[in-house]
Amino acid sequence: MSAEVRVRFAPSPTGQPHIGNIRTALFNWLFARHHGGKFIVRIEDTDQTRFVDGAIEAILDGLKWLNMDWDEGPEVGGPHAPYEQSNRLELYQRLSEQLLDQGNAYYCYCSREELERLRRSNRESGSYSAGCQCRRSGRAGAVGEPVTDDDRVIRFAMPESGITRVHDLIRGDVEWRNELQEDFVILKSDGFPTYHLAVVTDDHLMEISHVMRAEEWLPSTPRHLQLYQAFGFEPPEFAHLPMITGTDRAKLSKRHGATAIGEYEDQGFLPEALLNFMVLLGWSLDGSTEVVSLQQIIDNFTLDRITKSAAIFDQEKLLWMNGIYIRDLSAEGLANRMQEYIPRTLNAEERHYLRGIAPLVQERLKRLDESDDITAYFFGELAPDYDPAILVQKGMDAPGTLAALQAATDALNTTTPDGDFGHEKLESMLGEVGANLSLSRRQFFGLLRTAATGRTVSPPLFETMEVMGRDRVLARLQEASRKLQPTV
RNA sequence: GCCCCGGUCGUCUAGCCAGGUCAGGAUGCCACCCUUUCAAGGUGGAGAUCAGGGGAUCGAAGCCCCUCCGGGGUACCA
Repeated sequence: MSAEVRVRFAPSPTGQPHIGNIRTALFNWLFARHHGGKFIVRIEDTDQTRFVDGAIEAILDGLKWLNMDWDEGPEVGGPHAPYEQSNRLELYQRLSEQLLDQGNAYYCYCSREELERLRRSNRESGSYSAGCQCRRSGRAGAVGEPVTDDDRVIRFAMPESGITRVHDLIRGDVEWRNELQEDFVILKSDGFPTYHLAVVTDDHLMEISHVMRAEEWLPSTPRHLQLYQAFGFEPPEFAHLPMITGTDRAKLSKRHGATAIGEYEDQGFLPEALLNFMVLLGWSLDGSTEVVSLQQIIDNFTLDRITKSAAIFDQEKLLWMNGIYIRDLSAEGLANRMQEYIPRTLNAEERHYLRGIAPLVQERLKRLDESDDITAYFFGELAPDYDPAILVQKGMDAPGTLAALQAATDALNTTTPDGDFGHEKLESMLGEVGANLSLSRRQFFGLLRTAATGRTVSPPLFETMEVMGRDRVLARLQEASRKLQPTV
């Protein structure tokens, strides 16, 4: 094996990168980092009709978001530039000519109708006759003729017998009978190469040591191997990764809901959580450890621990893991991340306030996009409007609730001037008030919670009050009394 | 149709290559504990005759054969 490990992620800019694409990138990146090799990004934009504007940026953004840096490729350049196949056309055309000269390829003038008829009859007869008539017709291009022409393509002439075998690093030996392989197009009539020619050309030129790609590419491997042989290039190692599917076990596509990597960022998933979760789809450290640090992953990322079977992307488990990573953040770190999901701009004072709120909501957050809602009632002098009916606890009535509210307000006013408004003090003091009213903790604290936050669910009451501060809490208790007044 | 890959709790997986503990862990679900709500945490439970069937073996999830099911490919798409 050659000394340096060089792997690549070669996406087509045909849309938003989805989980499957990114997972493939991740495995390549991890493999490179594990071996101290190079990770290369190459843009496979050989289909002009499917090119989507902004797709390249979306792909690169996805890699950056997950902190996967590349050693060669767009933006960073490298010794094998350019890294966009559309800028390497002469290369493919020159190599096509070489194959033509060697007799390994030929011009094909068949129309789509002719080809369809040919394939249909092959299927019906059950036998396969390789290639179209062009292969034997002698209508080869004259020497010196341009390789591109509007109505002809160049096809690779597959051997008519023998076997092509690949030793896949994940699947073991896989072989195909050459006579069953079709003469595939290598250069389209518009002068662009097909995937097969381009990938072999560039993987060789860029000195790729291991081709790690999704399993859907396994059937085209014999074509690539034959190209390597025809060119006299030494083929790289191959490793076909298990696919990630939707819940129906079918290949990921638009109809599977949220699959684009950008959507996960929008929904408030932490990149480190998504990365940890994704690597577990097809790879495991030891079968029992689920939360694994990036360094641990890199240190232990070997091909022999990669699964063969496809995996369903389970959103529920991702959610769980995201919660783990959220709880692992420092208060400062969490506050900073939350801020990005709060639409309005916070001033310095509010940012400091949020820093205090963060620890309270930390273990209640599963996704960062809940940040705005879960902190909403902390801001503002008064709580967001709510139905006064929710102030009245089970087993209580409006007058009783009003009286309890008043007792709490009095206690807060008399016993906490501007000194201790800590949660422990609040708990002992208000606990006593509730007891004197012979209310259960559930009742008394429940109504105080609602009065203070406008909600029936919140972080622990006294810590919430402490963070909110005396003035805000008092204002809200008064507001609660006011709201309740008319109903009495 | 043809070619190729795969098949262990609902889901992600360990174990398979170098046969021999009640097939382990996690998630999700249920229950209980903790508890001022919601979470988080703790404990326990249900959940897989290892796709099915043969075979060699004292012994198979593991090795061999057949079948079934699922997926991928079968484009001048990648």
